[in-house]
Amino acid sequence: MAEREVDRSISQTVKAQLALRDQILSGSLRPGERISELQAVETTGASRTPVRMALVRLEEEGLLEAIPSGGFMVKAFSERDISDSIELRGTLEGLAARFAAERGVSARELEPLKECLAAIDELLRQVPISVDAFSSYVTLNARFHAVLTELSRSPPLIRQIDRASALPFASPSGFVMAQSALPEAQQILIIGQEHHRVVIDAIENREGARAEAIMREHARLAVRNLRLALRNRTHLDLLPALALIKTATD
Amino acid sequence: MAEREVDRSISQTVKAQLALRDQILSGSLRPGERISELQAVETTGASRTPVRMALVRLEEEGLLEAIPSGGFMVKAFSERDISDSIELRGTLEGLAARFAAERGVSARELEPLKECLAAIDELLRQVPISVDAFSSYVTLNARFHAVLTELSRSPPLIRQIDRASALPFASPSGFVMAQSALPEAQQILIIGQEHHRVVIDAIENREGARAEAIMREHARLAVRNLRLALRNRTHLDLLPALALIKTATD
DNA sequence: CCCTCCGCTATTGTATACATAACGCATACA
DNA sequence: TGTATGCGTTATGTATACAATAGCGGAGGG
Repeated sequence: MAEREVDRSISQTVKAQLALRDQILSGSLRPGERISELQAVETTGASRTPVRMALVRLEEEGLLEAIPSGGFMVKAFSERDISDSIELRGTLEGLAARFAAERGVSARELEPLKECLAAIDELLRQVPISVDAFSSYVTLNARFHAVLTELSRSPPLIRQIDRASALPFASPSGFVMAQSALPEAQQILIIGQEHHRVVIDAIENREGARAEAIMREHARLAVRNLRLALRNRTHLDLLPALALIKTATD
Repeated sequence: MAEREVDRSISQTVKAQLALRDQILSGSLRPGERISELQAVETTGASRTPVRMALVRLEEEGLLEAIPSGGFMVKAFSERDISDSIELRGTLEGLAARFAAERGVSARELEPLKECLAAIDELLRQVPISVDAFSSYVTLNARFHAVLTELSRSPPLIRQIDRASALPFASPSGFVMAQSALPEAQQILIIGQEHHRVVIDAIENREGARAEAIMREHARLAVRNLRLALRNRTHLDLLPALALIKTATD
């Protein structure tokens, strides 16, 4: 064991957690595979205590599963797990949108949302959309969803949505990327943008039910498109996290 | 430090987690209070490593909050946090009911649900309900909700509902007890039972939307009643977990 | 008398040593 | 030859020692 070089700029626990998550999401650790603490100690550079804390956090996050006899393994997901997770998040975001609408949101608070909307409109003007623009789209879309979630002003709900987004394929970025594998990707993006426009309008007019309904529809569409995308296995290597997690279960 | 008497029948981590949760829920540790690891080591009988693992798990569970400068404190909840948590769980259970209805559930799988229903009917025949019967009601009601959740057959959803129920006031038992503080408790229980009856019927007839709607209504009613119950502070000492968590925030 | 700075103490973060249980392999017996 | 048992190795669970930091109190200066 060479002298441990400690990076004191960041907690060892967080460092280990990030490193392990990266290994899982990048596929270095296959689903179903048992994670060896000792090996994790070597690859992350932290010692066993922080590594164990990171493992516990990743288990709570849903990326790992505790093995009854001890230790942890990388969790494996079925196709239905994935679509359920997306629908779940859509339901929660629907509730967030309803809360935002019912509780009232000032014009000023709605501003960031409208900025995202306008920026995405700008991007979609390109036909077909470039790779760079698509990448910007992914970022802006994630931001839109995050801001919308915050507008619910409900810490318990925000917390739960964050948890639901922890699984990479259930995060806004994740399923947008899945949809991009489809030939009609551009059309899908435009429809999604329409949903965004409606939800803002519904919140502005305090129509809680409408705001909720559109977010759920947004998610249901994503699930449908994901199903289609999973048929086109050829494009699936575009989606790092999704493809890796999924392929192991079948 | 006296010789540590180790109970080898259960993992030290689990033991510490149970002990700490009990301390939080019983009010030995007040909301907002910093939890001292050393003190936790003394009261739980485990050493620092398992205690720390337990603290991390309790944080993920939502009972604790990490302090930026290090350590953990007992989380404090506002009245709105509580009602949002209940509505959140109702929404998730609504989704579970819809999944159950849409995906089809055999008569045999519905049996345990109907048994709960019948048992509760039996209990409610008493007017007014006795303390013992009410206690049985709480158990049966919790079972009803648990079975219904399972019927969704969606691991990600079940997991999320479990997390949402981790907060004591958001668990089925928790809010039933809150409602019991109201004078019209008996009437409320009867209405709740009616909801249970409807959701079973909806699932049997594969009416997803109806199944979902009734569960959400069920939760909304609970929220309304909770609000009323919180006005009657006099009865609040009946609800250990709720009263303790709540009182600290105002 | 108040404010500031320095140092001490107490508590958390990290590392590692020790105990224990599980898994695998080999050998012996049926 | 197959199965069962026992031993050895390895990995996890637990305990504790060590390090570093944050908070607090006292003392000194303005």
